[in-house]
Amino acid sequence: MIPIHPQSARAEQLVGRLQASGHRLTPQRLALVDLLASDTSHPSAEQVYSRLKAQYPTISLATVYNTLEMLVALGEALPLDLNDGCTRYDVLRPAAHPHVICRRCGRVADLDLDGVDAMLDQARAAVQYEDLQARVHFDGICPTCARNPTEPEEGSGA
Amino acid sequence: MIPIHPQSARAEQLVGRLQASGHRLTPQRLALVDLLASDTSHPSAEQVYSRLKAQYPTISLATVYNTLEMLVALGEALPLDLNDGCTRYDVLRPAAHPHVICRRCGRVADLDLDGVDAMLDQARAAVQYEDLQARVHFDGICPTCARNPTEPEEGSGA
DNA sequence: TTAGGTGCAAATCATTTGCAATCTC
DNA sequence: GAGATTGCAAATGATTTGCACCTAA
Repeated sequence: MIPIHPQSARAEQLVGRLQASGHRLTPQRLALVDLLASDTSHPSAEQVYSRLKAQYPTISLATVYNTLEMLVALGEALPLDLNDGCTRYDVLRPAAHPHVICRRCGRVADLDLDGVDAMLDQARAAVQYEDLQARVHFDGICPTCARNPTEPEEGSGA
Repeated sequence: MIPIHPQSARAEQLVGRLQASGHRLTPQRLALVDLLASDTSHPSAEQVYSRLKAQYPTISLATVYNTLEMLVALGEALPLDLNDGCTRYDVLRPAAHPHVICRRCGRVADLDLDGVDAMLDQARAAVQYEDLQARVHFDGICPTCARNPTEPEEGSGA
């Protein structure tokens, strides 16, 4: 009843990283990694938790937070603070990159802008901080929400 | 015993904005505005609260949050989410601009980079969001903390 | 076997809210 | 005097922690 095999290449990679760093591979953890590796929606811990409860009714939020924290510590998950009240996680592209969040429905999308590196270089030249990192995100009203003013697209991608 | 007059031009401006929008000018509120208008350290609500308690021992955090929220609603204060666990407020430069935060001591400084507008233009061209805004901040180890590895500069600017 | 993992519940921490007393206008 | 504001305390919501039980290696 328990899948013992990662469902995707990225999931397999994550499982390998976890095990290489001395962590155990439990069924819940495998399910969590499989979920994250196939989820492009930048889910929050709460969202991961409620999706996982379908397969593992006894799983707890603490386990979800623990595992996410492991992945972040390994550099395999990127925590996103997009000012929407909770931390979201990007496991598919763990290197920092810009995101866009819709202020109405909360949907988060990736974005690639070549202006970011130039700006980081400017900042490094302007201040003498060590290990300076850039955090860039954008917020606005997504096309779907703009089209449906009365019915925000809650949950469709958040 | 209660100063009835704003202590600076910016404080006077803020008082005017608050009154023009139908809010009352209470002693606590005047003291809060005076404090914010003379504070370049991007303080958090908690920091504003503890500094204000010296003058108004009975003031409550709720009052601080209420007044900050008013100023934000009026566009006279910029809330900053710099991933350090609390919201900081910039009352001196309420238009969005980049900030640098030290990961060790928490000190926040302003930064001006002409690359930001270019990047925002790129983002607006890349996605069709309405009212797209950029949020940019940097984090690293400030020169002072880098110089004193054993004794982080807690509280010096946070 | 055994150290790490799990799940529950309780603890934290920032922020918000309910409400009666208070104060500005 | 009317209605906004205050301050306390309790509520909220995200995240963390303590701890006894469990389980992968």
